[in-house]
Amino acid sequence: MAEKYVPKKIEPKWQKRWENDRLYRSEVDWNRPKHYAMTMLPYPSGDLHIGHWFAMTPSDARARFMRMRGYNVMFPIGFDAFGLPAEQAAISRNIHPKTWTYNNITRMQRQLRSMGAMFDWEREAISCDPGYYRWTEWFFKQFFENDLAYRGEALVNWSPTLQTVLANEQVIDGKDERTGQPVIQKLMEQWFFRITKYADELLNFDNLNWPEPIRIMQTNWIGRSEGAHVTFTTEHGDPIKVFTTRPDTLWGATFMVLAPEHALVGKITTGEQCAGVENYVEQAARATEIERTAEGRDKTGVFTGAYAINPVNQARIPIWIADYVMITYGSGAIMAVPAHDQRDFDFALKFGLPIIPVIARNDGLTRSYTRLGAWVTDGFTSALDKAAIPHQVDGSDVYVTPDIDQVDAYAAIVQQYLKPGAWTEIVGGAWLFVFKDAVMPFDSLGSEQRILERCRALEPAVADKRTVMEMLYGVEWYRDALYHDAYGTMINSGEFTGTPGIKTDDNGEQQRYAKQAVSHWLEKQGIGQATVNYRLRDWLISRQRYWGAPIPVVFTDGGTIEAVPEDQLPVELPEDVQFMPTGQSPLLFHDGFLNTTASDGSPAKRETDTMDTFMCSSWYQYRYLSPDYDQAPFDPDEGAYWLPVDVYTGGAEHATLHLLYTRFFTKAMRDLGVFDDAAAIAGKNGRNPDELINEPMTVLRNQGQILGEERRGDVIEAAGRADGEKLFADHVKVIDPSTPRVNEPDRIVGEIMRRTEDVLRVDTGDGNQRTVEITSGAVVDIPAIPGKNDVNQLKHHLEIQRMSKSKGNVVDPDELVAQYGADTVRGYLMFAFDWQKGGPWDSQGIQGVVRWLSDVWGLFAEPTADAPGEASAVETTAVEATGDDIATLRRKVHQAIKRVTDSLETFSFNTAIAALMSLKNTLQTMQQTPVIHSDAWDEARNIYLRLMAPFAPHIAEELWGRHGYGYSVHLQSWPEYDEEAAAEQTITLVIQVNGKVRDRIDVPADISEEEAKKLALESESVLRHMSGKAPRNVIYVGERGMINIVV
RNA sequence: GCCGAAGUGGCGGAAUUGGCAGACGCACGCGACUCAAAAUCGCGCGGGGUAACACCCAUGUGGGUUCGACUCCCACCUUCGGCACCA
Repeated sequence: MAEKYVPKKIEPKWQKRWENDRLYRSEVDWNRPKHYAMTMLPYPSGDLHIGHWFAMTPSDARARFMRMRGYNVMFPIGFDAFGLPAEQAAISRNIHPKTWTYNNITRMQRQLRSMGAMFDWEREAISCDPGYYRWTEWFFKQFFENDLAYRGEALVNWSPTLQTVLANEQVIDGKDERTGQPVIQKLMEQWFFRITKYADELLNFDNLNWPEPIRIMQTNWIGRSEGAHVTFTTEHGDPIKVFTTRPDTLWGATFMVLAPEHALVGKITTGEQCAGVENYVEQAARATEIERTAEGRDKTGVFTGAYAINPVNQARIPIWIADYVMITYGSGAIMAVPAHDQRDFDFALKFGLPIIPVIARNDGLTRSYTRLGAWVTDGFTSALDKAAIPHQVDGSDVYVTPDIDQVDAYAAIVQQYLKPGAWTEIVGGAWLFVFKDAVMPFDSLGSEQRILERCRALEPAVADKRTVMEMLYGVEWYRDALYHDAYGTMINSGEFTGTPGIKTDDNGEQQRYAKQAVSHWLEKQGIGQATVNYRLRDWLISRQRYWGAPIPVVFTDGGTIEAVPEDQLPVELPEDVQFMPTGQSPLLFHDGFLNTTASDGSPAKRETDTMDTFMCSSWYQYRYLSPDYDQAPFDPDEGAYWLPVDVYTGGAEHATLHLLYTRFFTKAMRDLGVFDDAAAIAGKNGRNPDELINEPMTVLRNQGQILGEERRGDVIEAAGRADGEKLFADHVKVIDPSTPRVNEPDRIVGEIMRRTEDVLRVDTGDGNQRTVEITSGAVVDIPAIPGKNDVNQLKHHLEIQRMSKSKGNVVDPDELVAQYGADTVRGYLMFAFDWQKGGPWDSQGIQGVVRWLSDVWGLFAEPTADAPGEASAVETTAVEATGDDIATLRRKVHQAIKRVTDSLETFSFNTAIAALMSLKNTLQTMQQTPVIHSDAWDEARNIYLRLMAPFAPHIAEELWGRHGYGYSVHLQSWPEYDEEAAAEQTITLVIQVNGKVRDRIDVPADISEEEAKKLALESESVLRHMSGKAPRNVIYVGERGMINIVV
């Protein structure tokens, strides 16, 4: 027998040889097309995770595929090596961040090499190397000198736990996304990058092949909204600028709200409101983001005592402050239009502020309520019937829903039947109050007062209502007709009344007409102008940390800020630092670092903040081009050839962080001329330079996440002393899982769901969980584990969830490689999951890949001619292979080429491997036939190894060499697909009757339509199902080999 | 609440984008080999139904479009991800 497949014997050997031969070294070659493939660089946390393998090895397979297809492929690797964990290790374990980081990098380099990936290690970039962060600092300096970096005071997210600020993108639900610790709002001087300058350009994804969900997330994150700035004025002449997306609702602005932090708050607050306002402002400042949102929907706020004048109708409206208005968006002040904005509506209702509708409903929903006997006399409903006005009667309650054009007729009927001292109202599609002697429209602050006075006088039950809307809100049936936010026709809006909300223009496009019309008018009046606002805020890059790239500026004694001269870059991090238990940055206390001189020689202090690590990873794709280059961030000769990144792979969690930042970075670099030299060289070589410089990565694909495996907990029988719900067990035994569950006070049979030390939670199968505490002298008996057992050997249930050390569900790739070999681990990761989706790990499933590779090994390692083994079953020497067999073999091989190729193109690694397994099955069957003496057999095996080389590079190389094909399989070209060879000679014609399959017949592939139809109509089964009826229609789908007969 | 993705055998997943649902695997069952087990090999494997066919049901649920729907449209349910007073 031939030797067995032992990955350990071949994998390290080839890894060493490939590296020694610089097999994967990528060099500029203008005669070949380039392909820059890149996976997101890892953070050196200590050990490579199975997630890294899942991200990187399929990407490697695809890079290898592109290389075999003739591309000059660059597939680099590096480390995102600055960041907080290193500093936390320093504080808690007294290891220097640099030592910790480089130790981890060394370990991870070895682990990365065990993947057998085609990384070009000569391009490795490590962001905490001074040679790297020199250029990170250089970029800061360029940004600073070109007004893309600025120092500003802003309300920032401060983490008291980490003693640093965080970017908006790093704060989720008011908590730090990494530690889950709460974040508070704090006013601080910080460094910002002007990413908002590029907001509009970042919304443009033309020519980017990125997943739609990522584009949507970025679009939402940027949050562009079109509207207008309008300037209101206080009674005392202070202007208050507001932003609104609905200038068409201006006439409905019945109050204003300022953010508690708004600059004008102190100035306008009147004496008697002072105490309340100060109190509220202070409370708002103290609240963390969580508290602010945890309060839920209930609005809070206080009146300032001041009034503003609505510039469109001169209405005098109160000014409030409330924390639902944020200082960070727009101008930190709003005009409130409670009739058409949900938040303003809630606020107005709670605080009794007037609500005046100024936009007509699009759905026409109109309602009116009255009471028979109490408010209207008999005969009312028959009058409604006569006028065909829709209504429903429930006891004495009458619910009327008139059409818009019936409103006047309805009002007249109401008046006729109304009892003295009563009224009713019409809401929604029209706003009318019908009294015996008058019909009063509800259309302005003035009419609000008049209606309210009258109703209060008539009806004691509404005497305490502060507004008309509050009164109407008391009728539950009215509630959903009181507020809407549709783009309807303007009403109650002076000369604009009647302006339609939406108009279709000459191109058939729907335009928000009223909005535009009012915006124009505002501009002409000089009280406002059309504006665009963004949710996106400038990128805060300061971190009050040690382990990051220093911000290369100094503060002079004169109070100015100077960038460090280029020839003094990088500002290096001092290594002799003391870490504080408080978590404060040691740079604050390092005199040698702090004290320096300004350009004129006068004393100056260094900036002690360092840069957000997303800064380092925003440009690493450029550093990979030439990690040792010291004239510029990258060598323009390399950039001209390799840029941009063709395929970028990584996790979707970076949608609005890294991926937005790196796009911004590239655009900023372009505008600063950083790409000029490279672009010129590209142009000289006949490439369009624009391709290089607008976007960093052309194609983006996200892999999913590998989750922990589900595990059943041990089923135990526990007996002992019961104490209420709890059982103190002195005997615990692991038993067969199929044993029926028992839940008696002193005896339990069930599955261990959780275990904390010696306390178990046991699922007793009757919907209950009991607590079992194992007493100190208890006997623990686990039959499967010989010897004396203890509590720690009991297995508890594991649910499917993210892997983490604390949950005990981590899969260690090193162990898997030791057990199965890298090729198997690669193959399994690619085969078992939809790569873009991920899923829970399954430790059994890997057997499929183990068998695949050992079958392939058997198929090749076995010499065919004189094998005494399986092959001897066939009388091989005597018989010639038939032409049919050869054709079949070649057909299967070429069909596989197509399937593997198509799958790799679309990142469908699982179907690519399925195709390879399938072809392996065919080859195994064919191995039993004389076809093994044909050239076609040799060709098949040669192609097989080339097809599998991207997935399982080591075994492919080994078998390739053993077959005398030379070195290396990874220098071979991808097999050519021969369509003719792949074509089927016979096909199975599927015959349906009324869409249901009734027969299948084998026919020649080139059968004519007439012939196929004829055969179909002759089929016995088909005739039976047609039950004598004539076909009404026969649909023939030639390319699918299908006929549908409709009767 | 808003935005996005997904829902297919016991499990992971296929299905050329409207044309034979369940490829390729895992697990499982039966058989062979073995003293035995593992490994390996052969057969089976969505549910119902039948002696066996036939046939019926089946891609989260309910409708619709179509000769034909896992695929398209409408409504709903569930799970996961993102955002969350953004004026």
